[in-house]
Amino acid sequence: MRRNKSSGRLGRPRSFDIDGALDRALLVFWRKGYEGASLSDLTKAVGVNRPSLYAAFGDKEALFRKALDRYLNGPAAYTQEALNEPTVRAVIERLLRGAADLNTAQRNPGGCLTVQGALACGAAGDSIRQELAAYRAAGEAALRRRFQRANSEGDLPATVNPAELARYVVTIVYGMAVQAAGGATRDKLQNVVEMALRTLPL
Amino acid sequence: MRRNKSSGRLGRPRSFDIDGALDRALLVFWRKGYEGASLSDLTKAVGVNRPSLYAAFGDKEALFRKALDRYLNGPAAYTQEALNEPTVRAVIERLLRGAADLNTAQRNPGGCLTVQGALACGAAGDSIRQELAAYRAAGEAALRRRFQRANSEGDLPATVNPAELARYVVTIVYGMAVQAAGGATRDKLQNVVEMALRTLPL
DNA sequence: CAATAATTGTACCGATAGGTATGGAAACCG
DNA sequence: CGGTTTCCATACCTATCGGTACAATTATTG
Repeated sequence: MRRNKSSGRLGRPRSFDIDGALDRALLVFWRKGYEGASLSDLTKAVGVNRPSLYAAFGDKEALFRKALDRYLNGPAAYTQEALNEPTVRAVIERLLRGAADLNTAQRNPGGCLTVQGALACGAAGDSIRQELAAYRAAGEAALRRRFQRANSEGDLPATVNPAELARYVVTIVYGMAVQAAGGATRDKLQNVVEMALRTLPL
Repeated sequence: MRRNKSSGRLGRPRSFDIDGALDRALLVFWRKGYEGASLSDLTKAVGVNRPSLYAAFGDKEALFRKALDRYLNGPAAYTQEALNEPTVRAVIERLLRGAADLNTAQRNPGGCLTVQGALACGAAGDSIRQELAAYRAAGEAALRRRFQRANSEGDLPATVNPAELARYVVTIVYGMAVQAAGGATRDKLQNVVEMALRTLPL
């Protein structure tokens, strides 16, 4: 239980990088979904044996949650930043353009992990399915609160319901994720973004 | 190989109804996706033993395709009918309202089979994944052709690109499917429909 | 150097996946 | 009725699933 001076750990040091392993596991989950990604897929992609994965991250569910964290704080971090944009229009524009970019980034699988990670699945993935649904709902709620704030600041026409606008925007974002999962290219998603921005009710 | 007079078949007649079995299998695929639906799930839901399922429908992939046919010609048939509406606006309205209804029908699982049936999955489901993506692309193409026709008929503002409008509309439809898969209620989806209709670029 | 602590690779676990062989049951025919 | 054809039910197949026991390995500590 004691720590040593240099690395702070006793015994044989881990031979792989935790964050690098999570990045590689993330790509597998992203491409195949939670249930579709087998332990063999994951160990092969990470380049680490099965017991090492378990020792480092826990079971498959725990590994997915850690990969999801890495996704949310990495490639998908723009969703948080978008809320800090000064105007409603800027918030929406940032969200939509960010989605078009993320969903079609060349080095990533197409689509969005929070959508295709576990949209419909068997009992083994139900917990993850619910967690992703809850995350999506939380994102929509955050956007709604941002629009409510804008409403009280006069940055939203009185005719626009903040909750409905938030739901509308995230619906387009989810639809873009489905398009990208089906192979839609970036310019096609950008067309969608342009049309959505052109027709916003504000 | 001979046929008899009454039923047209020789030997012991099948003890279950083909279409009824497909309907029950469809519900399982709809709720759990192609990969998430196990043969045990399917036989239990259909009320038929495994060899009977195989004799009647072939393997799991063939069963899914037949259930998909039934879905497309049954609950999802409105997507074909919508194309016959007289105006672009009526076509879109029919599509969006139909999606809101289908995705949240009480007797069905939430969401849309063509979206959540196999959005991201492992190798075993890759063929189905591609087939669903192709189906979605074909639906978008049909809508695009409908809008192109409207364009030549003067039913579409010259500022609106038919292909982009079609992509935009199906993106919203897909987004609604994701919302419904996550538990969104019908009235929430209808809010989305209203906002989309209110802001159409035509 | 020995002692200790952690990770590593191999080999395995029970459970379940999709799919099938087989023999008896049930309906039709002449 | 016997004969034929088809379907149903049990029981089983191999492959793979997620997960782990165990012992060898590799480092740090004293």
